[in-house]
Amino acid sequence: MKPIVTIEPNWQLCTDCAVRASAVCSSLDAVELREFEHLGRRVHFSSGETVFSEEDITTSFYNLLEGVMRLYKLLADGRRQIVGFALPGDFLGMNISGRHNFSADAIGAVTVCQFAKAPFGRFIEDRLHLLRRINELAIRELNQARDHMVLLGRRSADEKVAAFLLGWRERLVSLKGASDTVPLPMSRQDIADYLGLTIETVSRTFTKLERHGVIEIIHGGISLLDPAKVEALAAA
Amino acid sequence: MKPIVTIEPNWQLCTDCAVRASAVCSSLDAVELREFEHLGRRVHFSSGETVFSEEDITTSFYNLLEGVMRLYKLLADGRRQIVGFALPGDFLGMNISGRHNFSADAIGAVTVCQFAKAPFGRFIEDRLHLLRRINELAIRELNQARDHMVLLGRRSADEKVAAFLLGWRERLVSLKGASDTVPLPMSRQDIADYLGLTIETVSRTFTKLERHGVIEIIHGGISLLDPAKVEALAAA
DNA sequence: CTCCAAAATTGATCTGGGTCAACCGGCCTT
DNA sequence: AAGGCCGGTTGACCCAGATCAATTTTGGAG
Repeated sequence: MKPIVTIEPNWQLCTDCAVRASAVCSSLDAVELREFEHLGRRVHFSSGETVFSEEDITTSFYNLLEGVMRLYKLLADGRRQIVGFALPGDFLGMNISGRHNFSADAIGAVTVCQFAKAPFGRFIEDRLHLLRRINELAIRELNQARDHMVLLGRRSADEKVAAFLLGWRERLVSLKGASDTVPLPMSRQDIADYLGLTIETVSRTFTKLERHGVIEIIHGGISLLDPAKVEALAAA
Repeated sequence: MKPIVTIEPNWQLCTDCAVRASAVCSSLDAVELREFEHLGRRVHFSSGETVFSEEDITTSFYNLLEGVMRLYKLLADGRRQIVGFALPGDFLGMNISGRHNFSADAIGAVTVCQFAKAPFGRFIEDRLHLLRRINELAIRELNQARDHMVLLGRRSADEKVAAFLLGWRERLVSLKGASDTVPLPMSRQDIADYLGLTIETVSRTFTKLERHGVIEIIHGGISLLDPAKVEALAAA
């Protein structure tokens, strides 16, 4: 009996790509896109799988197409700091040392557009606009990183959680449109490791916010009942 | 009577520049350097002066030539997070929003090479190698930022201080050569705001390290008596 | 030199968030 | 439907580091 298998072509049209407008490739014209199409290869990862690990030699770059990823660094004794969550359109893997400087896991099912390092490097070589785009993304990330330093170093647990909810919602808004229902695909532990807190503190803060009628904890996320109040708590 | 004034020319030869090899300009050839020379202008700042402030519209980029700067962000209530210290060779001011995303003060006397935004942007426009160099610097900074997130979110006070001393020494090594005497031009408050601690905790940790014979607190810095012990404390 | 202000140190006490531990509930497997 | 597991919540207690409060030291300015 013939097995039932879904055949995924090695590549698909960039023109149909969901992240076409936001990702690195937004800087490419129609002609370049045709060539670029053959460079990338769609790859799926299931929940919890590691896409690449810190200190691994970089063999590929990744353009996240679908799903969410956690980007993190581990200390020798197992302490973990999540340095960011990746969403569709995010470009991962750039570094100068030739090794990844953080690890990346799939949170839920994930699809990436994977580029082998060498051909991608060759393609980029003389394309000023693509390099500019990558530079722009790097600078944007640098800003986010600095904002997150402020959060980690100088904000209270309440402020951290409130700022996280708003920031996460904001990113989803620009992806799927505005909503006061905020899906949280990541675990409480992930949130804790992102905010420099413990899982218990995150949980307690959530319930505190719920008791105060500011949010409602729903299955797989939260609902922002009083966004203004959350903003006040985040105290910019 | 003729006043005694030191006349500083608007520009000096890049070829003589102290940071020629390490800074952005390391990517330029001899011909480009001649043109580049006329773009930058040496400017001096004295201790404590602010070179640019967060949210200011970006009118210039800066290449730090001499001295040390603190780069920081403030919360509305005055809490401060220092996101980094700049040393000679560091390039400051890149952003995509058109506004600076952190403030920068001189720690002690500082000399910068200042570039007006527009002409610099024009110069960079079609110079792939310069853009690549800037990109490289951005990615390097991004790594540092992520490392610092781990420190802020997941390390104890002792680890933070030990890691800071080692990291700072490391940067000075690549600038002035190896030494176990580590000058600390920044105040205790600066160190505290960099590490997400209070001034008292930094001070106490220093004295604790000194009591244990690991460092010696000297005028304007510390001396690493037992670098191996400090590395053990920093616990990578 | 003396005086003053700012920076740093030190001590005493407090507390936000961590730690430890019990428990709950959804969901998968048998 | 029973059992078990895993993620999340809740409670009791603790402690690293913050806060509050004096000193002490340092560095100019006169």
